[in-house]
Amino acid sequence: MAAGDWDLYAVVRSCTSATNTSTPAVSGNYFSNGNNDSWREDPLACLASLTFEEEDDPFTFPNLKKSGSLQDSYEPLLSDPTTTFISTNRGTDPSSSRSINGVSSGQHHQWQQQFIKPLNTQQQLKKPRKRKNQQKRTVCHITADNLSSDPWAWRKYGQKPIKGSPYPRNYYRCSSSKGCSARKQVERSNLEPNVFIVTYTGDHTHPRPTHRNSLAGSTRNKLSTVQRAAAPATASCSTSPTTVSAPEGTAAYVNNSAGHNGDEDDESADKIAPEMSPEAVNDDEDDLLIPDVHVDDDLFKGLEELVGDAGGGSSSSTGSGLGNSSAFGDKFSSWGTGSSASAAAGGGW
DNA sequence: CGTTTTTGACCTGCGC
DNA sequence: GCGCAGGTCAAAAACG
Repeated sequence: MAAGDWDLYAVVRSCTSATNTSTPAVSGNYFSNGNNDSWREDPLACLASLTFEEEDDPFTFPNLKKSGSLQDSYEPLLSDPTTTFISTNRGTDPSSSRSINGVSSGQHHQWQQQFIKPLNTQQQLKKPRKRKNQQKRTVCHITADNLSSDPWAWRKYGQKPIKGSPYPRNYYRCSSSKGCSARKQVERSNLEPNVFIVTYTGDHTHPRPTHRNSLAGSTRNKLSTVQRAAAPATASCSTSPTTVSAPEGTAAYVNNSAGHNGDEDDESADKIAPEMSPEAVNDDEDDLLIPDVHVDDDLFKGLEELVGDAGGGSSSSTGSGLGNSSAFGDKFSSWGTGSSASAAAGGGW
């Protein structure tokens, strides 16, 4: 049951917080309508807002401006190898489309340069089955490092084991606004455990929240702790349950990246490695790499504190409402191990 | 008290 | 038309 949980937040957030290199910046304005700057400041924003439309605009977020902003915003990110965005129109299977970034640390460099392209979903992702939902969706491959950086507040509404993947897929919906149709799917790449596949669907109908609505119920420390114990894999990551948050896991994520989770984690990584090679990537083709995300120093500080706690294990996320700390790590870890079991066991799900 | 997470059940799309 | 798999809903539980 609980095995496979981990937060999007964490995932997304990682993008920002995780950045080792770091440049802090986030403060809160992801969604500055039309403000390119915001993106620069916070890479996460990119993630959050990045949406590629099937045909037309790559950016569906209402507030965001299309073209110009994208590139601008991405530029900073482009330098970061860890994150990859794939725009898909229809049914893409995240899992099938593999991005490269997450790959083992050593390989990042190669790819970075090579794969910054837009991706054609259908071509790249060949799936036996088409997606039911052929909405515009943005697929983003994020390494554990970057996993958590999403300015938006997401609420988990479902989890399901995915056939062919040991890891369950988590479904999140934007909780910032009731009417918001934005959704997010987070899935761990079976091939590359270090890589998380985040698929964004729908547009946000509201500006990016600076703070979470409420922390209540957001974090379940107990679980996380438990899960942690159980879960090895990305254990280093910190988890934060819910919503958004702060950059908690900076440190944790860093560890992952640094630690080369992939190696540790899995076998699959090894297997995958070949696939991940640039060539493979080419096949898939268009992946956008989004590089480092920058975070505010303040955030980092805050995170560090959080992380510190998180490292301990149970702290909950509080801070700015945004910050969750270790949720991801915990959850991820759970995925790594328990998830498969749980997923399967869950059955229902 | 309000929000989120968990999780079984249900619904829908797709392939055969 | 049937079965499978993915995606969503909703009730209960948990957390701050």
